[in-house]
This record gives sequence, structure tokens and C-alpha cells, in this order.
Amino acid sequence: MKTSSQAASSQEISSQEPIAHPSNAKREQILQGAMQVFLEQGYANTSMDRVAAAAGVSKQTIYSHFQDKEGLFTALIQRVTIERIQPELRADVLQGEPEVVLRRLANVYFDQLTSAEYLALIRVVIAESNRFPELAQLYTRTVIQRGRQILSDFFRSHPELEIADPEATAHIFFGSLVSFLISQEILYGKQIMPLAPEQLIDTLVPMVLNRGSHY
Amino acid sequence: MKTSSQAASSQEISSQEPIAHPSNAKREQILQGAMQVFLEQGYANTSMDRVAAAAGVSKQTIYSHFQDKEGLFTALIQRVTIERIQPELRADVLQGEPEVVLRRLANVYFDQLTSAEYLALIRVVIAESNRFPELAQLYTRTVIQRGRQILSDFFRSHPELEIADPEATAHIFFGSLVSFLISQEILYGKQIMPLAPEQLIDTLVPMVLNRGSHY
DNA sequence: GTCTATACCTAGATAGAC
DNA sequence: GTCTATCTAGGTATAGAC
Repeated sequence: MKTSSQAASSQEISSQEPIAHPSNAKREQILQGAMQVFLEQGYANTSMDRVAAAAGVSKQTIYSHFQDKEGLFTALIQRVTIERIQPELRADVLQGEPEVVLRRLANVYFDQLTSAEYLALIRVVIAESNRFPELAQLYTRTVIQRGRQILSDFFRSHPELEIADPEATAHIFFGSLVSFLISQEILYGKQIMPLAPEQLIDTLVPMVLNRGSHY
Repeated sequence: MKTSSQAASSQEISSQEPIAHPSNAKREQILQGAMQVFLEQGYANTSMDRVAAAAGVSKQTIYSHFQDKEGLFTALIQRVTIERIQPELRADVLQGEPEVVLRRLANVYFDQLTSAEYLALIRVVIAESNRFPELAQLYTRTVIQRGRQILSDFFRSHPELEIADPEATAHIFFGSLVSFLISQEILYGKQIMPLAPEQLIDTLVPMVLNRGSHY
């Protein structure tokens, strides 16, 4: 294990395949196993032996497809981040009455993110943001920035809402949802201080639309 | 390293001193060193050798004061969480006009949490929420729940604000601040999509007070 | 009570058979 | 191209000197 805290800086973020390989089936199989272990256990607590066992291949096969542990982890997080961003936050979801659109957006967001896989991704990206800053930046650009951009564009296209700062308002909207999931699902708030998603949505949407919270 | 993902379940959360000891100076010294390394590197990536070096003591001295690595980490996070909760979120901060109070609260919150130490605590608590669920629960009760309670009490004591759901509103307020810090400071949003704290506060406070976002 | 030295183990990564 | 077997470094934890 390297002592440097920025050990992954040399990993290329754009190189999808560090080693040329004809068979992609094994590669998928490895990534599938790696996903289970890395997202559950985190980077440092995951051993290549466990990844090999979960994927049903030998260690050497992994090292044949990926340069090292860092390369495997980087490829995995890139894949999950890119794949997960496709279904959510398409601009065509934002068509119609603002109130309807925001409620739909919040519900879609909850459905997508409450999955154990997505929660684990958020947790791991935050956890490894020091060691793998380029992965955190990828997540920020691919998920956070894009979501904020789409929503603030929607606000700008509805001047009757009189939203003075679309970016800040979009941040509040998504930030409330994300912090809800972190506190409720990751930090066990669901057991300690439960709050229903409907409560949050029913309060948040009118607030953003400047209609007061008395719904 | 244990293979169980719930290895820390046996750690007692209330036992402040696992081993009776006369000299507390060394114990403080150890915790100071442990804070530097654990908060920076995370649990699994921290070695006891590095803690010993950072604290300026030998490994055996650490094992004389703490049962094992888990015990040291648990004691550290407990200490930081308890100590950090004292200066912030005292109920007497919430005296005066709602607008003034909320702005003061947001500013205090930013000042406290933007410190590298506090950001690192949040990151580690989230990162290790699987392995140390009792520490995540401690953080939730001590920080999140208490903050929400104090603010929702404040909302309830001001019925003229017509806040229908004080708990949900308090979550939105703090959740927007927390997610701001996570995205800006931890996930490098500051470099990618900068957003000034004043922007957020100027949008959030009128929104919560039902005054629209045109300030 | 604190340090030096060490036992024991698991980690990442590689060599060589097939 | 994939497996079994193995090497070496670094990890946690402990024994014994002072």
C-alpha cells in the first residue's frame, strides 16, 4: 500500500481500456464482482482475493484485464457513474407545469437514488474523494453539475416564477433531496428521526415555487 | 483485518475509557495524532505505525491506552463529535427576528463546518457508516437530530411564519447547507461549478420565510 | 508506563503450468 | 487467456527489556 495520499493522480480518467483485450465478457464479469465488493466495503477494505471470488475468476485474470487495484477501481466507478447518469435527469422530463415537473423530478430522483447501489456509489465517492480526486470530479461534473444545469435552465425558461438566482435555487432543490437520502438512508436517520419523502416534497416544491409552505 | 463488515458491533459506545489509566496526557497526545491520520486517511488506510509516528509515541503505548484499532477509532470519533457539537447549535443563538436569526445560523454553521477538521469528520462518518454504524448513529443523534430539533422548535414559536411542517423545513435549511459543503468542498465543486455561500444564503433564507426569492 | 524487537498474518502483485 | 502457487511488503498485535 502506498503511503502517498494522492497515489491515484497518475490514473488516466479517459482511458477506458488500459490493456487491449479481445474478450469483453470476462471484463464485464470482473466489473460485476468488483462492484459488489468495492461499493459495499470501500476501496482500502477490499482485497483482490474477494473481488476474484465475487467475480468467479482468478486474481491473475483480473490483473490481465486491469493494470492494478487502482485501475480496476477507477474503471468501476467511471462505469457506474456514466451508466447511472443516463436514465436520470434527462431534460425532457422537465416539460409541463412547474409544480408537476418538480414533483415528478423529485419522485424520479428518489426512485433512482434510494437503490442500494446508488447510495453505495455516493458513499464510496465521498469516502475516496481524497485518494481519488479525479473520480469525485467526474461525479461532480457528470451528476451534480448536469442536474443543476438542467434545472436552472428550466427555471430561466419560466420567468413568471420570479426566481432571482436559478443556480442557487437548483442547488437547494437537489441538495435537500441528497441530504435527505444521506441522513435517512446512510446515517440511519430513518430509525432515529424518521421523515417521509412526501413530507419533504410537499414542503420543498411550494417553497421553491414561492407559494409558501401552506399547501 | 476482519472479514466481517459489522466488526465493530461489539464496541461499547458509552465506555469512555476501555482501560483504566492514571495519566491522561499521553491519551490526549495519542488522540491528537490519531485525529490527524484517521480523519485524513480514513479507517482502513490508517496504520497504527502512522498514528504512533504522528502522536510521537510508540505503538505499544497506544495499545496500553486503547484496546485495539477499532477502540481507538471509536474513541476518537466520539470525542470529535461530542466536542464539536458544543460551540455550534446552541439554542440561545435563535433569539430575535427570524430573518436575522436564520442568517446568523447559516453563517455560524458555515464558519464551523468549513474547517478542514469538520469536513474530514463528515467524510469519515459517511465513509465508515457501514463498518461503524453506531458512530454514524451517534453523529445523527448528536448533530443532525439536535440541530433539526432546535430549529423546528424555533419555527413553532413563530406561528406568524405559517410554516406547515417545521421538521421538513428545518431539514431543508440544514440539508441545503450540508449538501453545499459536500459538493463544494469535498467533491471539488468549488473548482468546477463555484457557488458563493452568500448566494445560497440570500436565496435560502427568504425561501424558508415564505417571502419569495426576490430579495 | 514506555520503548524496541518480533510473531503472525494478509495484502497486492507475479511466475510458470496448461 | 486462465488457473494454481508463491513472493514480498506492510499490517495488527504482543513479548520482554528498562
